Formats: sequence, C-alpha cells, structure tokens
Amino acid sequence: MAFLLYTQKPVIFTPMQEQYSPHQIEQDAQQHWQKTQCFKAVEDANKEKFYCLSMFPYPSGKLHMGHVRNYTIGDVISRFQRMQGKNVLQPMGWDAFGLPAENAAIKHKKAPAEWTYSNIDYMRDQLNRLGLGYDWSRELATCQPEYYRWEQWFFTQLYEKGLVYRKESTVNWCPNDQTVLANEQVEDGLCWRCDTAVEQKSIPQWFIKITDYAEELLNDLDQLDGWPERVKTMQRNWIGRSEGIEVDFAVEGQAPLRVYTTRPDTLMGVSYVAVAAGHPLAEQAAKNRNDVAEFIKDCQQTKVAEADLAKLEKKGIFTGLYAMHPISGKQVPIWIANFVLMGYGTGAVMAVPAHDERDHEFAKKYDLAIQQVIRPKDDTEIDVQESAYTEKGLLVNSGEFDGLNFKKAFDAIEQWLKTRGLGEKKVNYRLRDWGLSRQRYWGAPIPMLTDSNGDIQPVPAKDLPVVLPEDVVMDGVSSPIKSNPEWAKTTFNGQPATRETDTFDTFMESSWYYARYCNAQDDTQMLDPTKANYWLPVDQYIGGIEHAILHLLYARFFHKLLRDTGLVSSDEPFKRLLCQGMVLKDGAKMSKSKGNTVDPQALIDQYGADTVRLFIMFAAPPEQSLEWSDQGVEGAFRFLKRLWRLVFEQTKRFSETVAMDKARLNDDEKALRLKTHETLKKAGDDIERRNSFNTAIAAVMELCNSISSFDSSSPQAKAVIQEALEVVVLILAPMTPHIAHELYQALKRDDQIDVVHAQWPAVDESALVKENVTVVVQVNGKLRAKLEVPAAMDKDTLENLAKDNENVAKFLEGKTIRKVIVIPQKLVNIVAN
RNA sequence: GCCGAGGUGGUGAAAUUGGUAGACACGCCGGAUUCAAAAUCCGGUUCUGGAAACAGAGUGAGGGUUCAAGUCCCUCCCUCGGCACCA
Repeated sequence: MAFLLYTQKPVIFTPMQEQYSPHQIEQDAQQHWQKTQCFKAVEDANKEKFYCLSMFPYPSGKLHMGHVRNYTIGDVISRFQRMQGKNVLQPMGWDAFGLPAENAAIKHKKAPAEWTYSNIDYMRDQLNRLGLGYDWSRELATCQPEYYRWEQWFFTQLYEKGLVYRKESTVNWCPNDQTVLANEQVEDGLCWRCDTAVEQKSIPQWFIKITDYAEELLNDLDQLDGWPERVKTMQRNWIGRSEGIEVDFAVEGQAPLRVYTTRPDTLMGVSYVAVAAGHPLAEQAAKNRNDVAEFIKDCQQTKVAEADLAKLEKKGIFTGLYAMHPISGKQVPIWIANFVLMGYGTGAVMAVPAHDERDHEFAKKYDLAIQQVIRPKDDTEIDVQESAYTEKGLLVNSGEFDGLNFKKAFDAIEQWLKTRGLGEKKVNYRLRDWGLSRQRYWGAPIPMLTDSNGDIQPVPAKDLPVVLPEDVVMDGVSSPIKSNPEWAKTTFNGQPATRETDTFDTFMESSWYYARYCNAQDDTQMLDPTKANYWLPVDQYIGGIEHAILHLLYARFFHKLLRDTGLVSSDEPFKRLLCQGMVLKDGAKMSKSKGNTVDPQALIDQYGADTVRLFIMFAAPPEQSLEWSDQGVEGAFRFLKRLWRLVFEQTKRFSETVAMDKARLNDDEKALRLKTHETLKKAGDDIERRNSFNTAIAAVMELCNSISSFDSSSPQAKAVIQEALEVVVLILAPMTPHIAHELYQALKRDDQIDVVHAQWPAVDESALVKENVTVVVQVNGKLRAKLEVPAAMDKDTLENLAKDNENVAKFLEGKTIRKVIVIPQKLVNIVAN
C-alpha cells in the first residue's frame, strides 16, 4: 500500500493568478498541445471515430473573418466530440491552385508558387494562434505534385473507362489579348485588362460525364439526413430532372429538327420553333443571309455566364426556313432566338405562345400566331391573346386528343409519335457535363498528349506526374506553359509527342481532398482503402453556403467515382453538413473591395484568441450571417474576465469546501443545482444536435449570473458552486479552449490535468425535478395572469384556480365561458364572449 | 430571369413540437466606488398612456386557418447567396 502511494504521481498545483492574462495562458496552452501532440489522429478500430472537416482555405495571404468563423465552428465540434469519447480527426490543408495567385504574381512580380507557399506559411501560423486543434501531420497543398499526381492518375483511369471526352465548347475570348478570360475577368462585357469587347469562342475542351451519375446524385440526396434541406433542394433543382418527349420536325432538304418538350400536351399549339445561335440549322441559314449571320454574331457578343444570358432582351430572327409539324403536317417557321441554349436539351425548342410566358412574349414581339390548345378544368374564361395560360388543363383544338388531361395527352401523343418513328419519351437533366479544361497556368496540367500519329493519348502512369514548372515569369496574358513551346515537348512510346497545355478546373482538387487526408503522406497510392474506409464518410463538414451547389455536387460525384474504382466503400462523402453564413460589417459582406474588413490578427493581439472565438460563436447562429461588432468583442472579453474572477474566488475558498451531500441542500442550493444541470442538458443538446452555439453560450452566461448572485457562505454552497463552475468550464472548453485549460487545472487543483481529454459531464436527472411551475392564464388568447403552482396539479384544479384569479375574473365579468383549454404545467386559455 | 435563404426593440439576437414575444449580450439612462478617469459592481431599458397597478399596440406589408400564429397557408415588398471559367 505504501509502495503504491509512493509511486503515484504527486499532485502539483500552482495557485491561480488574480488577473486574466490571455496572451500568457494562450501561449502556455498552445505549447502544451504542441508538446503532447494531442490532436494527432491514429486509426483505432476499437474506438468510435469522428471525422470533422472544415472547407480548406485558398491561401490568399492572411486569414479573414470568414475563415475564423468557419474554423472556429469546426474546432468547437471537434473538441466537443473528443469530450464525448470519440476518436477525432480534424485535418487542414490548402486549396492552393487558382486565379488570384496569377494576378498576385503579375502585380508583385513573384512566381505564383512562391507567393502561394509564403501565404501558406503565414496562414498556418495564424490558425495555430487561434488555438485550432489540427492534425498537421496530414497537411496537404493541392499545388504539390505529391497531391495532384494522383488526380492526374485518376483522370487517366476515368479516360480508360470512357468517362472523359473532348468536345468543342465556348469560352470568353478577348480578341485583343488573344486570350481566354474567366467570367470574373469580364466586366460589363469588356476585358478587364484592355476594355475590348469580349466574344464567345469555341475551342476543344475536356469533359467528364457527371450526367452519367445524374440519377444517382439526385436519388442519394434522400439519404443525406444530416444536410440542410435548402442545400438538397438547390442540388435537386440544379440537377433538374424532367420527363418529356423528343419530337422530330421534318425540314426539307435537311436532317429532321429534334426538339425536347416537357409539355407534349401543347404540341398542337406550336406556332414556330426556335433554335440556338450555335445550332447547325442556324449556321445553315446564315450562309445565304447576311442579317442572320449578323444576328448570330450579335448573340456571341456576350459573356458565357447563364445569368447574363437570362438578363438579355429576348431577341430572334426568322431563318427563312420552315419545319413540318409532326402531327398536323402544317409548316411552322424556324426562328433563331438568343434565349435558347445550345448546351441544354437539343438546342432547339418548340414554341407554344398560348401556354408559355416566354413564347408568348416572343410571339407578341414578332407577331407570331397564338393558338389555344389547353382550357382550364374549371371552365374559367381565359384569353390567350392577352396572356399565356401555363397551368395544366384539358386539350382543345387538338383533333383526336381533345378533352384529354395532361397525363393522358402526354401518353397518347407520345404513343402517336412513337408508332410513326417521330418521337419518344425522354428523361432530361438540366445538369451538364463538367468542363474541366482551363487555359490558365496555375493549375494541375491535364495529363494528355498528342502522339506522332496525331492521336490523343493519356499520359502513361509511369510518366506521372506531369509537373507544372514553378519557376516562371508571368507576362499577364498567356500561360507560361503555353508561351514556352519547349514545355509541351515530350515522348510517347519512344516517339515525339505534344502535351496538353490546359490545366484542370480547381474544383478537381477540392473534389477529393477530404479523402486524401486519410493517407496524405502516402506516395505509393492515391488512397489507402483501409484507412479511407475507417475515417470516411466525413461525419461533419463545415463551409460557406456559397458552395451549396458546385463544390458539394462535384465532391459527391467524385466520391461515387472513387467508389466505382474500388477506393472507398461508402456512397456519399459527407454525412452532416453545416453551411455557415457570411461575416458582415455595416450590413455588407466584409471584403477588401468594400474596405470594411476587420483583421482577425489585430483582435487576437488585443484580446486573445478565446475572446475572438467566443464572440464569433455567440454573435449569431452559425447558419446566419454575422454582423461584426467591436463592442460585442469587448463584451465577450468582459465575460471571460468575470468567469476568471468567479473561479479565482472559488479557489480562495478551497480550504472550506466539503464534498456535496445532495440530501442536505437548502432550497437555494437546490435551485442552483437545477440551473447547473438544466444548463448542462441544454448546452449539450444545443451543440450536438442543433449546432446552436450562441444559445449554449447564453445559457452558460445565465448560469454564471446565477453563481455570481448566489450566497456562498455555507460549506454546502461552496460544493454546489464548485460543481456549477466545473460545468461552466467544461461547456466552454470547446469554444474557449485556452482559458478552459487553465481554469480546469485551477478548479481541479492539478497542473497535470488536461481539459482536452476531459469527459463531458453527465446530467444528474434527480437535480432536474421541479416542484413548482409557472402556468399562464389567457382570456381569449390574451395573457391575464401567471400562476405559480405545484407541477403535479391536475387539470380541474388548475382550471378553477385560473377562474378564481382576480384579474382573470375581471375579464370574464358579464361573459359566458364557451370553452376552456388546459395544458398542465403550461397554460389555461378561457374562451368567453 | 431562374433556384435558394432571410426580414423580430436603439443594435446582434432568443422563442427547439402552434402555447408567456424580446432570454443572453451590446448600447443607452440612473446609481455605487474613485480626487478624477479607466476598470468593476448594482438598478432600469419594445412602443404609447399611466406615479403605479395595469391597459392598448407590436415580429417587412396585406389577407386567411386556429381557442391560440414570429411559427402554418395565400398574395406582395425588400435584402442576401448561387447560376456551371472567383474560390
């Protein structure tokens, strides 16, 4: 026995400082975490894992408030889950390829790589100073060949599987600079460098068949219970599944004109057909007609963004050609319209002005026929010459199809066309295949080449990675790997060959990084299935709502590609998703261009990281936008100082503190225990289930207010306060980890104890039992009294007590009671008139 | 234009399942402490009327459902996010 006592670690305890000095304690805590390597994650099949991931940053220079918010949320969840006993993985890396590095390179006359790597070093240090608990041994940067080589390899695998193809596609083209522009580089239709009007140009580009997975990407949204409904809705609409038919309109001397429609019931009301400016028929018409050629050129004088196209005034031109209606045999004019998109459906639409608003507008403008073929089911009078009737109804003026409803007409017309080989049912998606080619330098080279026979070949695995040279000079116009012809020279099967000089869309890198963290330093394979299947799927993913569609859809798609290659076994990459709102100042998004940014670093220097973290978690719920307030930060700091003082005062009472005897507590002591355990229960639920950190903090503040105003003179009172303060510190530990590290040691009187590994405390249900409750009494729904009654009071007693209340009786005077609603422990509503 | 979200005191917000609107915090007002200031502590603070008790109004606008609506339904207004080459 004596031997055992002798070998026990002696408890060392340093008395607490009276003043809260954030910089000292934050430095100490961060050094402690560094020394103990407590955030390093190791696979352990016996422990439940929790993979918490925040969207990795673009290394733009220094952290902004949006980053601080994103990463604080992730860190709170990670630390909370660790306190629940989970084996937590929280990695961090860098989405390092992209356009801003090229712009900075031109501006600062520095190579993009150099600029990027120095930003990464600076930002990594900032993340550490925020006290974020990352496993840095898994750090990755997407611009490193060790990362993108696997992406190149995977791309060649997809090519072999037939999921990759090349086709002509339009880009923004500056005719003066002779270069391709990103949408961002087009300002009011002009090149941002030289103000030349931007044109659309068609060039060959690589595509990946995301449409092959459209159905699965749509259906699997149903299994994502942990995703916000709004994000799933946006993805559903983006994929845009529709059921319709494809119909052929015969054109004399030409191939039939195929159109897609979701309203075949209106087929008999077609008065013209419209094709996109890029449609073969449009090009055909332009050969003999200068005005048509002019119109097509005009349609190309715009940016390729859909929003810009949608805002255009609807314009069209008659081609001089006619198509034959497949059922009536009548000739309908073929128009070219600027609102028809070549990339969607067949690039041609049938127009039914009577039952489509856009067609109606167009028909009015160009004086085209408007023929009603649908009437309302309820026989309401309508005038289709005046406005389009777009509801589904019953067919009229449609010959043998008259009287049919939408569903029956759809089937009957489809059948009619099908038996004559003129059309058939078709499921269509709004989703388009993913264009991967970028004509920019700072990206992963697309691993393809043209061999000596002129055939296109994937770069063989043994020749990967195709390394992007980092030591380059940017001239501001052309990509260095395009302007240096030497770079493209290579060999294939011993013969000279030419490399592809386009690079990948940066969404490629961000579509699989979450999986690479599982074996980030592995130079033998893309993913290690054993490790990947231990950690994946990500349990909680956190990032901005602006990524709701593109990034999250591409990542989901990539995960399915990885699965079908046998690298992972799950169907979806992210189990739960939290989309945090923006950080605003004076009602506008914080941005350099608006000049309303607040530098996180200055605030950390002034108040410490805990204050910044606490403010940002308290100021708004995570999914809402957050209005920045310097005074709010001051308030968070004030709260931490008050908390420090509360704990300090308690440490001065240690010698008088006895163990708690629950049976001997007085009413006030019971009330504080009730508050303590109510707070614990609420905070746990708020953090884990609701991601409602702001209300968890508000609850802790309330508990601190109760502790402050509590009479601490009796020995039992000190035990109750001790319990309450331990709960406060443990609830705050995920949010303000540094002060919690220090205060937990002070409360436990042990310099060795580490709050990072503390267990989340258990709620004592016996402390939650309430003897009395407040019941609200309403007369006709208006509040007239509040009653303090025993919780167990039955309905009848409650009703009678309510009626006897003086103020209630006053409002019932001269009235007859019609109905009384009694909800025990809550409310009595007396309906009277 | 299309898709999605949001609108509550002077400000950020809370109200979790239709059941006390405004918890918590900021700011402001008053007080204590101080030679003074900072810091700290105590009290008040939706609006209108009232000394108060209390009453009336009130969650972007208008309508509806319900004993009861910030919450559900319809119409409209405003702000924000995305729209495929910003990330």
